[in-house]
Amino acid sequence: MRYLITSALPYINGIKHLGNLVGSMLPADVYARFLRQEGEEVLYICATDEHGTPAEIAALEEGLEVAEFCKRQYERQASIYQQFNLSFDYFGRTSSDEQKELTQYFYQSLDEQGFIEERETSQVYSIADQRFLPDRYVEGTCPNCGYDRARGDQCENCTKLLSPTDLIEPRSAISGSTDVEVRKSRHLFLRLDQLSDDVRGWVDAQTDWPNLTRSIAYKWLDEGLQSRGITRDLKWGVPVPKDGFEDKVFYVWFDAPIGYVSATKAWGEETGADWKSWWYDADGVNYTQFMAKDNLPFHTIMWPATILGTREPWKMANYIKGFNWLNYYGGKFSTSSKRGVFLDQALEIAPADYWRYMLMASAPESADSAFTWEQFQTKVNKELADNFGNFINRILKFTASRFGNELPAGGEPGEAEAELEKTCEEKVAGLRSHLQNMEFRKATETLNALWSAGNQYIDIRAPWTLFKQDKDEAAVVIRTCVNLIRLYAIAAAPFIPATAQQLFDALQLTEAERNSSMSAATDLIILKAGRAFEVPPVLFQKIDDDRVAELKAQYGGD
RNA sequence: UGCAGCGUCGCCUGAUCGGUUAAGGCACUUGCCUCAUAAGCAAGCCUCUGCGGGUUCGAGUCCCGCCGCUGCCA
Repeated sequence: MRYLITSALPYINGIKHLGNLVGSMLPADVYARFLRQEGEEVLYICATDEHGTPAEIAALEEGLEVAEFCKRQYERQASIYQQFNLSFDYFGRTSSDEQKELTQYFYQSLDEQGFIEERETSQVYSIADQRFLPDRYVEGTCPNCGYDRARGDQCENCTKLLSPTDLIEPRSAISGSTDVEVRKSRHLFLRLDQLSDDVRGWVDAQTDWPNLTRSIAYKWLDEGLQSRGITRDLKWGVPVPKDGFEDKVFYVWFDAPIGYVSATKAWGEETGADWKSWWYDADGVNYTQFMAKDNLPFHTIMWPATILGTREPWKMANYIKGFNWLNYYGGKFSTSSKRGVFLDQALEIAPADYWRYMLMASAPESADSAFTWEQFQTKVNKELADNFGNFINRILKFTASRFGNELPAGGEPGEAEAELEKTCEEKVAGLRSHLQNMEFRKATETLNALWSAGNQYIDIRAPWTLFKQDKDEAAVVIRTCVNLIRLYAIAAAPFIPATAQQLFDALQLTEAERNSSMSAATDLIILKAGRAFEVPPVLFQKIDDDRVAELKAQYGGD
C-alpha cells in the first residue's frame, strides 16, 4: 500500500495564520512523518492556490503584476512552511503549466461526457476598473434595510441574501466607482444536478468518514445540487479552450483541486518519478485529504463530481479528515481586523516545535475550540518543558555529573525495568493506533502518558539514592533511562522533528538508530554501556506570566 | 427576521448503536522526594451535564418549548 496525502491548498493572498496551519498542513505533515517512520511509501503534496479575483485585487493594491505578486507570495509561504518543518514531497503552484494542461483536460473530458452546458448570465461590469465584478465586490444600498454598504451577495447588516442587481446605487468595491453596468456574458456550467446520484453513491460507500465530513456532504446532497458556473470573466487563471471564450478563465473553485494532481505531475517531472501511478488507476494507493470544514463541500461534492463526470479512473479520496475552527478568544481568526496570530509572527514568538506540539495537542477535531495564550503557555510549560524536557535534563545531567559522559556499566535489568518496558509497549501501541486513526489530540495525550512513565520509573528507582548504596543498580537505571530518551525522541518525532534531531545528536545515534520505528524503539537495552553522549542545553524555554500578558496585549487577546 | 451550530466541574476538553457510581488535563489541597527548568511522584477536592417538559426499562447523547452564546465563504 502506498500513501498519498494532500492538505488543502493555501490561498496565495498573504501569509496564513495558526487556524489555517492546524486544520490542514500540520496534521497532514504529522501523519506523513509517522507513516514514513513506519516504513511506508508516502507522497505528501501541497501547493498554493493562486487564481481568482482576490489575488488580482491584492496584486493591484501592491502595484504588482499578478504573476509577479503570486511568485513573491509563493516564495514567502514556501519559506515559512519550511521553517515549520512541513515535509512536503512537493509544494507546487496552481499557476503552473501542468495545472493549465490538466484543467483543460478535465474540462474537455467533462464536455465529451455531456456534463458541460453554456448559459448566458448577467454580471456587473465596472467601467472604471475595466473588469467584471464578482457579486461580493459590488457594494450599494440594501433595498431591504437601507444599509449603505451592503454587498452584492448579502447584506451584512440585515443578512438578507441579495443579488448585485438588487442593490440601490451599486458601485465597485474595488475603486468605489458608480460607473457600473450590467452586461451579458456567456459562461460554462458543470451539471452537478446530473452528477448528484453518482456523488451520492460514492458518499454512501464512505462508511468510515468522520461525522463532520459525512454530515456536510449529505447536507449538500439533500438540498439538491445545482449547475455551477466554472468560468469567469477574468484574465488571471487557466484559459478556457473554447471558441468565444478567449477572454475568460476557469473559476478558481474548478481548478483548485486539480492542483493536487498537477503538483504531483510537476513533482514527477522534476524527479523523474512516475506521477501518474499515484492518480490514475491507482488502486494500490491509499489517499487521505486534510482540510478545515469550509473546504469539505468542495472535497466531498464538487471535486468528486468533476472526477466522476470524466468517467475516467482518477483517484478519489479514501479518507477525508476535516477539522473545525480554531477560534481566537471566542471569535474567529481574522486578517482584516488583525485578530489572531500569523505564521511569520508565530515563528518570532516561539520555535516551530512549540507550535507544532501545542496546535496538535489542541486541534479542533470534534468541535470548534479556542486558542488562548494561557493554553499555549500551559501546553509548552507543563507538557513540553516540565514533563518531557525536564526528564531529559534530569537524567543526562545526573549521569554526566556522577558517571561522566558515557553510559555506565554494571548490573542487570530487573523487575522494574521489565514493567517499564511493558508500559512503554502499551503506550506506543496506543500512540500508533491514534496516529493511524488521525486522532491527534489523543496521540499527544498518549505521548504525555509515555513521558510520565519515565518520571514515575525514576522516582521509584531513585538512582540518586542508589548511587550511594549500589552503583551497579544506579547504572542499570541510567542506561534504561537513556534508552528511554531515544524512544521518546522517536515517538515524538512526527510532532516535534527539530527537537527529536537535537536528541538524536546528543545521544550520538547512528542513522539506523535514528530511523527505527517507534515500536522497535521500546527495546530499552539497545544502547549499551560505554556509549558516549552529550548533555544538550535545556530543550524548552518556559513562557512566564509577564510574557503571556505581553502577547495578549500585542495580539489583542481578551 | 432567515439558516446552521453550540451550552458538561473555577478554566480547557472527552464520552462508540442512548446503557453500569459522567472521563482527562489545568488550577487548588495534602504528603513524599531532592537527580532536574521551584521540575517529579502519590493521594485528595470539585460537575448529576443552560432551564422546563416528553419518548424510553434506561438520555449529556433522541423529540418539543424557552433562555443564552456563536458563525454565515479561513
